[in-house]
Amino acid sequence: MKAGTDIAQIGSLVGDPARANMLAALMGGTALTASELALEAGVTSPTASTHLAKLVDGGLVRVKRQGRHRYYALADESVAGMLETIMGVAATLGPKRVLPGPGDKALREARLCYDHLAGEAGVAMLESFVDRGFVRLDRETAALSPAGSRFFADFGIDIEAMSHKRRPVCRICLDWSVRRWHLAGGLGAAILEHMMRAGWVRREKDSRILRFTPAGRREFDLFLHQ
Amino acid sequence: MKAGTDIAQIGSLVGDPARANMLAALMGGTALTASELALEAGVTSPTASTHLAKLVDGGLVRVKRQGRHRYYALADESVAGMLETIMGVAATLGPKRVLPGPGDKALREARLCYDHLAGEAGVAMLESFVDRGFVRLDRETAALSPAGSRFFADFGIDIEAMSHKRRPVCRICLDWSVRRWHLAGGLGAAILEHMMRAGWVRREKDSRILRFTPAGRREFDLFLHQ
DNA sequence: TTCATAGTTTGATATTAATCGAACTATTCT
DNA sequence: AGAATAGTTCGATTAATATCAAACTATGAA
Repeated sequence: MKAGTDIAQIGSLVGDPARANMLAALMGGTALTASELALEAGVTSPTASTHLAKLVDGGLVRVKRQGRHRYYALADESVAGMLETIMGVAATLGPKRVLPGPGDKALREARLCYDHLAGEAGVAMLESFVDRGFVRLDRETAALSPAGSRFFADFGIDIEAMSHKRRPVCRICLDWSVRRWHLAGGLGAAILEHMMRAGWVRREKDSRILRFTPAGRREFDLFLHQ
Repeated sequence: MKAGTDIAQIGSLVGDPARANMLAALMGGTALTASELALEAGVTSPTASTHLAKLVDGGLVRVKRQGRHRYYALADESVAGMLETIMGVAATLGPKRVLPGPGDKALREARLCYDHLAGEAGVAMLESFVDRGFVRLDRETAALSPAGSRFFADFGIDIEAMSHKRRPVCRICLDWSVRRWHLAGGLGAAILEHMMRAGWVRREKDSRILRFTPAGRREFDLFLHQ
């Protein structure tokens, strides 16, 4: 069967522990260098190099040279979405579930998914936008309403400029921890960027976990309920 | 990292060509015996047997004994959704795309996704339900409106009984061919069952392709636009 | 009971691919 | 230019696993 070979190719890329760890690290959204990824995966740089070459060749990862560094990142939002989905399946129906560690609660609460907010907080945020009519989840992925455009423009996000980019403004992504959606796309990324810059959340070192500062939590709640 | 090992486990299950072909075959929704799957994957029965054991052990596939046969099926709708997502990534960003064969157009048009309708037809159907207010895509996956309940009850689907089952009535699933959603869940399955029984579509032999009969196409269009 | 079919288990083989040290290229810093 | 750092390529080794033939178990049919 043709369909089989296609998914096998991707599966085998994801199926190696070293590569899987690299991909998981890249879910954090920031581009990482080859050596950082080697460390993350627990392998030497030569091995990391071959793995990265395979990931790039397979289209899951893209690389950008910058001086003597090479920054690796997930190729695409859709790759991030796929990895989230796989994590979701692993979380629900793994036979011998990895026992939920202390970090798991925080991960479920708020985390990075590529470059936007995921977890309870991300799901709550999208829900609030939908409730207030800013985002409509009808047909084709998701759409920003006129009211939403105004709201986010007031908030300081340049929707106009964003809508001229190739990347879609609104996209949604299935959350593995909760089985709901959160907001991705250009808008999702811009909002998270704002949250980081305003100091609402801080990224935990070497992890995808996002921690709200006390003041940030209040601001965020206001942002959702005003 | 913990997250990595989880996804690696699933990845490696999907990553073997023989297993991937089996999974692809099981996307057709009908449970298949070990020998049928061996044939599908192009391996002997002992090999198939070990592969199937791994898939079951990994939680991706479940098995039901029936006399001297063992019927294998995907464990869960979420597994089917994951496979669709992987296919989607393979389709969009594969470096050397497998050239689209003659079957691909038909696949994109209408196909089985586990036990419900996918492809252009599936996407159009969900879109129509949303437009007419039968299904609301707000928060948590998707919800059936009162009007929708009446509509489907008139259509001959016992929503009342369905809502008491464990399986959610409405769920949506990302379509790999079109990048939109189609309807899954108990309702999605029931509608397809109706379509099959009423002879609107016929399943192509040994494939996921669904072909509309001329009359069936008319009925279906009516169903969407009445 | 006997035969046939469905499927698994065992054991041996072969292939694949992950791994690392060492050598090599390229870029930056002094 | 020379030294240091980032990263890749090469070659050899090792570990994992897919594969099948043959033997075995279980169910159904004659």
